[in-house]
Amino acid sequence: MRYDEAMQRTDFGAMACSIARTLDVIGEPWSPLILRDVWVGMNRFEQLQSDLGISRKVLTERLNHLVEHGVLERRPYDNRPRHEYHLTEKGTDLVDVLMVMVRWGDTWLAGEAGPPVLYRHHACGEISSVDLRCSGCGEPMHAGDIDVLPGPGAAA
Amino acid sequence: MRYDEAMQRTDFGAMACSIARTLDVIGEPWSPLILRDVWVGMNRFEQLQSDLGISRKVLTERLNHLVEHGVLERRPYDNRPRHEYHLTEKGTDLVDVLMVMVRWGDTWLAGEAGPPVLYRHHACGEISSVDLRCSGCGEPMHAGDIDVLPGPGAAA
DNA sequence: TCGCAGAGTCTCTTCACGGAACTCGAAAGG
DNA sequence: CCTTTCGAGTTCCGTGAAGAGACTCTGCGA
Repeated sequence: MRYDEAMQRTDFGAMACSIARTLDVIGEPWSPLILRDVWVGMNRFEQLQSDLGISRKVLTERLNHLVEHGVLERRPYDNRPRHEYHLTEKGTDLVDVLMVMVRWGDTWLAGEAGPPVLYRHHACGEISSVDLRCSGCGEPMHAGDIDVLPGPGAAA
Repeated sequence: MRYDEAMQRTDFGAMACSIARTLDVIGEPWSPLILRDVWVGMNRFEQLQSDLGISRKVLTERLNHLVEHGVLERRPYDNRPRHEYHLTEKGTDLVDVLMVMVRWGDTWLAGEAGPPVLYRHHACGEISSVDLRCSGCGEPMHAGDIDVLPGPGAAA
């Protein structure tokens, strides 16, 4: 088993589980927050570092890890060794996970003060939040609404 | 700033961000996988330990943390010091996050073998996956479809 | 040529994870 | 009645990762 240099210890990437594999990419501390910041337009190392208060060493490690996994891309600017980080398509897709985290945090952890941020949906112009629906029939789809069956990529 | 005993280092829970607060609850290594296992019916300590291959010490810490945060509840059984862990309503709601992780992992990381598990939706009986929709208008809602605005609980 | 700013590297300390052995309490078994 | 078993942790130790901050390197701009 090959060990990636940035890993907690156990190799989640090798497990036959999409949750574990996803955690292998963004399961380390700070990674989701880095993604959030890049999403809302913080694209440079210094911005990220000072906004998050993360150690420069760890930020470097996380950015490299995310770039290696194709979630972020490093783009030069200004004709000198300057880079910006941007979401790839794969990374943009990952923001879905963040949006659902936001919903849960807003619902269960925000308390009196209310949610720290609001989302305005372009299509309808309303302040709203995300909702999980079945990609087939369009009805709500949550933990209790499904059966989990072994798929083609199941472990032996 | 009070430090919880089970924490990476930086106190995500104190940040004015629902992602960070959510990470404070399930951001530690293994927590999402523990949730997954409890969700699919692994409710006892020994089951979880042997299924995940997690250290018993860490499993104890995680379970306590999740119980403290009201995501799991500890239920006695068998009239002796035996416990089972079950999802609370708050915890069941968190599974939404896992379902979206699964979708991303299935799409981007599953490779040739295909997804390790499949979901059958009770409402329609079809094998399908989750889709993010606007809770207002019902149209798709992803990273690029929204504006992010400061909310009532924003930082000073 | 000096200084500066962005983007990292290096080093050191502290703490958390992994692994394995040990404990504890209730029932079952001889 | 004494011992074993089993579930559910607890304790201990060694290593590796996070945090903090100082240092480096590169190319421009004054």
